[in-house]
Amino acid sequence: MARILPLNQDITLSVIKTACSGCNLRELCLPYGLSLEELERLDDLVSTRRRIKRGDHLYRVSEPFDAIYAIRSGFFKTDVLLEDGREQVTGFQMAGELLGLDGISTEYHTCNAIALEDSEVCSIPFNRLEQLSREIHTLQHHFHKVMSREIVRDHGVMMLLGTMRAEERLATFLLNLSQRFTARGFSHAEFNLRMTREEIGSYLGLKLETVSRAFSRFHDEGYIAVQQKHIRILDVDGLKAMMSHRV
Amino acid sequence: MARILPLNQDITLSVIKTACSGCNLRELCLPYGLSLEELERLDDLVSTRRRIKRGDHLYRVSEPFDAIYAIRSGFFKTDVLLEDGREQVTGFQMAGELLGLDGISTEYHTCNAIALEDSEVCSIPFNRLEQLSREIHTLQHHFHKVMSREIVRDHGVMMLLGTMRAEERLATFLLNLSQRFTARGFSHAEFNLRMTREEIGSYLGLKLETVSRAFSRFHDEGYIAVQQKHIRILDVDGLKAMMSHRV
DNA sequence: GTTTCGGATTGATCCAAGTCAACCGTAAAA
DNA sequence: TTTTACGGTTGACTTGGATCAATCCGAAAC
Repeated sequence: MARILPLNQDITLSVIKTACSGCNLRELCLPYGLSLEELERLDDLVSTRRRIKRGDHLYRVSEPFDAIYAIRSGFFKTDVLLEDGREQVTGFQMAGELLGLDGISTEYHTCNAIALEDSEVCSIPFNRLEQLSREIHTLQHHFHKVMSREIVRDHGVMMLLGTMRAEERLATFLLNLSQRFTARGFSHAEFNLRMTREEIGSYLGLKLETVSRAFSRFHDEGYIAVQQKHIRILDVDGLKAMMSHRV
Repeated sequence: MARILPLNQDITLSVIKTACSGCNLRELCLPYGLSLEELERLDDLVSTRRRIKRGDHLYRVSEPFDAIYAIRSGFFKTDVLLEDGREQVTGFQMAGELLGLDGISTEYHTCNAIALEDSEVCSIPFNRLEQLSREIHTLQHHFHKVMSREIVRDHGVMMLLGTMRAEERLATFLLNLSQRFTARGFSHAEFNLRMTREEIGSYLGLKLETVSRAFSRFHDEGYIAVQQKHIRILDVDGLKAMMSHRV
């Protein structure tokens, strides 16, 4: 996937495709709402791409922060660690989503970002993003919305961790994944989990055995078909009922 | 609290005092790091003050968003509600902290902000803040840091809710409060809680009885003196040990 | 084709926190 | 001053999820 210099119209097109203006994720990602002219100015900034192999870190706690990352393809988890080794997965991120916002605050990263499959990200140097968003109002506003959306998402996770029972948590998680896959043009009903039961458990504040039992329960109830990491949702309403069924 | 036109030097001073440039919280709040000239431009924007009585809402879920709020004095909680009435307190906010960042994402508020004591906030119209931060780099960058800090704080809460035992949660909570009171020039060792045991419990993902028992335990161990809402921290190291003592 | 190994499942048991209930203390209302 | 009411404490008991442990399964390595 080496970058090819534009020699003729067709090849030019293929190069444009690797920039924001040609990226099919642009409506989910940072460029949302930008005009063509503005999009081209963003292209200049988002020039470097980085491949991350499954299991590798995109960044680690306490590394200096200087860029945020837009996921071009692949799947990530972010986590924070306690001194005694306890891990909390703070999120799973997929194509079009931004990583690294945690680093703005202290100029050091405060969580780890780890690829759960071979992935590709676009680096966005943060000082240049701030500069451009001083010039492009739409970009500025959209960036603020993205950060705010992350805060709102976090509130949802707090609600989940603070008040929901195990099966409600898992149902909420599955429906959220389904909805995000749908937004990316994939089946809402059938997908492969990229994370282990342990990672799901860490995210949901449960042990892996509890996650596994909840999967089995949903399977037995006929809400989903589970085969290891492959999930088929058979009864969305059943799951939705689980999501809110107190006791 | 009608605004008084400056007629002489003394009155001018008193007006300045009600603006950011004269506010003694400015180093904790939005104006952090601004030059005097920049500060004055921010003053124009942060002109309206609002008093909120104990128990009243500053804003509610689904109200249209158009401003963020800086707490001038007082104490707030923010919460989110599930359809069946379950409440999750997502944070407690004190002087110098910002409220309303959740609303940027959808242009509607997604949580409730409720005063836990008679309070006063400064309204900051958000479109004007964006405008000014396009002109003042320092303001833009600081605002981004504040949003990012909120995301990092949320990660800490997820860690607390996802991995810590009851007493670790309460110790973490008390030390966090203590640290924030210290930053505001109050005693680190002695303070009044503004929230009930139930609200603490909701924030920490515990029932009020469990919170009460944990307080009693800390009391019995000699870490703190508790008398209803009045707390005296007697042994910071003891509490810190609780914070990380697995089982 | 067989082995290996990490992840997933399932069962048996335990325990931290929830639930239910009684009672206490303090501050506001009468 | 007494009453009321709400928040807080404490005790007895229950329970959902953790823990411990034994397999199981499937993909990758041999």
